[in-house]
Amino acid sequence: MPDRAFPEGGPSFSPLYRQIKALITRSLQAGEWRPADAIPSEIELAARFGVSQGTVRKAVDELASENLLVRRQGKGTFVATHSEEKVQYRFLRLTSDDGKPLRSERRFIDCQRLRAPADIAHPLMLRSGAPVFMVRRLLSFDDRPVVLEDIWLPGAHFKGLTTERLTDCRGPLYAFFEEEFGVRMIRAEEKIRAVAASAEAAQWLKLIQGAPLLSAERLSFTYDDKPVEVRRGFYDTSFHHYRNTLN
Amino acid sequence: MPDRAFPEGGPSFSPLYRQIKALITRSLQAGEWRPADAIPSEIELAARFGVSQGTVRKAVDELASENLLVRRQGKGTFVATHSEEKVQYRFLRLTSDDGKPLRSERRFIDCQRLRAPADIAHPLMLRSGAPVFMVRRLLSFDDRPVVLEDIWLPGAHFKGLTTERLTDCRGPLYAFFEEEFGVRMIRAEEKIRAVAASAEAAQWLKLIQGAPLLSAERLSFTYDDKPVEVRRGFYDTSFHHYRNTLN
DNA sequence: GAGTGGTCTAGACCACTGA
DNA sequence: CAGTGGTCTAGACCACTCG
Repeated sequence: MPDRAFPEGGPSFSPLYRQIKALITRSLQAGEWRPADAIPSEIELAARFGVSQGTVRKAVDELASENLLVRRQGKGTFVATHSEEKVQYRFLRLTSDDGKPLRSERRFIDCQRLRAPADIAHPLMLRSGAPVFMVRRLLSFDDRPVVLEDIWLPGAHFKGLTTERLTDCRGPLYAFFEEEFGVRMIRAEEKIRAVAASAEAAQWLKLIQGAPLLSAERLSFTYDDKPVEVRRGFYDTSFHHYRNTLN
Repeated sequence: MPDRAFPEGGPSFSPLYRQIKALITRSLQAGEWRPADAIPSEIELAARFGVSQGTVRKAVDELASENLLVRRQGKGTFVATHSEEKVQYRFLRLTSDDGKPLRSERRFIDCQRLRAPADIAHPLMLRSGAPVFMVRRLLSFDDRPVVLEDIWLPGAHFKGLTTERLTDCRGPLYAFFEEEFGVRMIRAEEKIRAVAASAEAAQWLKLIQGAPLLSAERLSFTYDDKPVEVRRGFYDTSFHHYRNTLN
């Protein structure tokens, strides 16, 4: 049975279900259950942790609402995965103006191993000059180039990444990262701006230089809010828009 | 005790707590409890609806997570209001690049009663030509004009709206709408693009024509997902950005 | 101390899945 | 049919607020 003690400076009270939640998260992080696997049933977990089913339930509820677990009535609770998502692009909020589904195509332009410039190293919590991978790719929707993005990944977690392996990858990129490198993206933060297209961006997106582009700078996190990806994307919003819901 | 029957085509099963939730929502909508008021305690609600406290709790939990109610331990559960929010702009996701708080100032440029053009009437579910109010305003942060927006409101719900009344209003605009017109904004959807500044927008925002601007088209909803506001904003993102969190 | 929301339990039963 | 998650109950106790 977990202890209710808390460290100096922490919250004044940590309910049991949060401690259970932390234990389950630790098992997820440690890979005790693989992506897409079923985790033990609520009754089993309750026995294992020495608490009631209701307490386990509340812990699992929160993890499910954070998209770390997926509940399926009658079947069990499963470790979430990027592989079997309905949407190809989990974090890309771009939609066609006419609402039709996007027939998408992607092309990897480049993949290099280099030393992190300061403005990449800093958000990734690396030292300047640390090894990183830089992937550049172009997404086209209905044969129109729409998204040009640079993806920066810490070298330590993505050893052996090459353009070839990226090109061979079929499903979502995040599923590839999850399977090949054991890095699971949980959540992300974006900063969005309007900018004028550089000569290079204009060329790839088949626009004139200076055309307005949406700039999205994304920082993605894995367990423990550890940053593991920086993305800098330019979106041509002539026929598409970035959608958002405010609550 | 509510009935579990469900209408043709609805979900195959409607749990009790969702029916309770619907009943509470109806009372909120009907104004049985005013904004910022405390609603009855969980025990009272349980007695009133003839269910257990746990069932009421689950209903209230969902309403709190949708920002319709606010729970305060030891005090009670309160009807959410736009008046006492920490943030001045509930739905404006604009942040200064340096992260410092924004000293903001707003100026109402115009307020007219006119007939809705088709592209405004349609999202508001009005007929083309229906009376609407159009409010134009300019927001400045640290003495720099950053946001120019047109706000469109259905005439039927905002009778008597004038520039004067808007200028006199101190707190958030949505608090003003809530208090003066009984229209409470619950959630919103936005479509975001990069566009080139028009001559008019450039003038207000002190930019050159053609400068890249973020365009945000917002549709806000009140109870029952009824649309009651269209906003078209242009944001100068030279020193600010639109932030978003992806889950 | 009384009243509120917050946690935890134990047990019953329901809805759904798949063998 | 057994096993899973989902709902609902009744009751106990805890944490917090305020008079």
